[in-house]
Amino acid sequence: MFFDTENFCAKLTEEELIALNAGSSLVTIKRDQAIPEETRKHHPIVAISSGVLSLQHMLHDGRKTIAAILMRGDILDLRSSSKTQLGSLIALNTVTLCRLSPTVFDASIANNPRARTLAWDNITNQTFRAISHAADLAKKQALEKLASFIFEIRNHDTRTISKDHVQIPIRRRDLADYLGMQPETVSRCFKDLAGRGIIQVSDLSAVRILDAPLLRRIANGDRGPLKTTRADGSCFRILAAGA
Amino acid sequence: MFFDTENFCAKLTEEELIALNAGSSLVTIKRDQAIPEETRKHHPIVAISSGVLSLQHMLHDGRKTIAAILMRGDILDLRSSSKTQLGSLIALNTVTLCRLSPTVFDASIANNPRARTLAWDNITNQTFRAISHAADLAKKQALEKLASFIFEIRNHDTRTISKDHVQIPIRRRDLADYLGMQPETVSRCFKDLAGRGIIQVSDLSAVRILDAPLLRRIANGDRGPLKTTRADGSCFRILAAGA
DNA sequence: CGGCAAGTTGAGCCAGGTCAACTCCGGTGG
DNA sequence: CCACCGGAGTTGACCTGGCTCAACTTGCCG
Repeated sequence: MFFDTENFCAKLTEEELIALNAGSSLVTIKRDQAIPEETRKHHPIVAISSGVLSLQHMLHDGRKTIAAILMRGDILDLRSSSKTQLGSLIALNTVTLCRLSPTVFDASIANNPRARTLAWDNITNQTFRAISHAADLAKKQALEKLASFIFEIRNHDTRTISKDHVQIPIRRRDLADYLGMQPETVSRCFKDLAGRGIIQVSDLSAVRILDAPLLRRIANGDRGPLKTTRADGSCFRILAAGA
Repeated sequence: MFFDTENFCAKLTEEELIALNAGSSLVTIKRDQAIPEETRKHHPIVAISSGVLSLQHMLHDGRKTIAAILMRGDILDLRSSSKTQLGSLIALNTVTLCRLSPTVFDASIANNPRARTLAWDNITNQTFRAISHAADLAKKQALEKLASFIFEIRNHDTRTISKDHVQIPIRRRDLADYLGMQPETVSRCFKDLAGRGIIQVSDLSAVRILDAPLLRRIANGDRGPLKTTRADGSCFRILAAGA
């Protein structure tokens, strides 16, 4: 309900789909592959059918940042971003893209209210997600960022089977680049949360939330009433009291 | 050229403006005032005519984050964000808002191609700006973030008189909250840049860029060829060589 | 089963957060 | 006109969360 996860392509009318087929195409991109500049030029509008696409910035001295992750249903309009140093679009796992012809896209937006609403809702939500992510990065600590991320993933795909079971679709290293931290720190934070019994990490890509309220509080930066030096680990105990 | 800074309201057709006047209004908000929840409910769509509006998150233990700043021309559609914990909308200086009736807005988007394009371009650019800001926050150091911010402000308003003279429209403390750092650190970074002759800070709100290329390199995280401990300040000298 | 990438663990260190004192500046009233 | 005040900004000293580097373990694919 957060937003419609249906693919934009799937919402077009029949005649639009016919026009679409003329100027568009479905492509698959494997992990670590980028959408080539050439493709971006000829198909500046893409909708993601499956997989996770990342928007990466390279800091020229090697530091890599994943500025945003795009998932099923997200629409990317790269027309106005030619001048902006947007960065590279790199697949974090196998990604299926629906490449749209600008002409067809614009026509759909103009004439098909469902398509228009869908596109507008998606782009609006992308903005809010990006803003929310920026807020996470700005002032939160590592543990809080990770907690936020778990909820972000959980909320993103409404088709999630269980509310407690979150499927992490990307590697640890990519997660680190997305959250602005180091893989080592990500690892330590997972261990910390698991050690407190807040989450359970079975597989590297599978997390089960055991104490959602507490995880939420951590994500919201509620460090509990105390900020004192936990010489005796009292901070842990108080935080874990909600379990 | 980055995007049209014209106000959305100004691009409507005459009849749309008439309809607009029926259900919308222009309001002024003074610094530190929030857009009340009540207003957000009845006028979920606003366009900014002047001033700087911020979207703030409060981390419940006092840490404040400015997740995004909205300026002249930006459109905010809050309809889909009711569930999302969006945060508060707080003016960073005197803000003039054009409150739009959703009905009129949707009709304009549907029927007025200019309005549609304008709105779409704006929201798209907001997304890219937010993503870019997230990238800044993720891996950049304090000095690099500040350098980025100076360019962000310069690029935002194309009406800027001089390319070298940047008007910083917000207080230092707000700047700190936006960049995810402390006011003290912001102060130190300004001093550092000024000390190296890269910028000149006359007024608290006026910055003159003296060495744009070098500032750009700093913003892009190019720390120069060396990352060595600058026991002798050699790092400074090499970075300053471009001046 | 071998080889390599991904992830984890540990030890040490530094950028920037924190706290406290100080300066600066605009507004206000005597 | 100046003394006073309060909020914003600055400066300095100290401290810590997370980065760094290196060694180790795990998991995946041929």
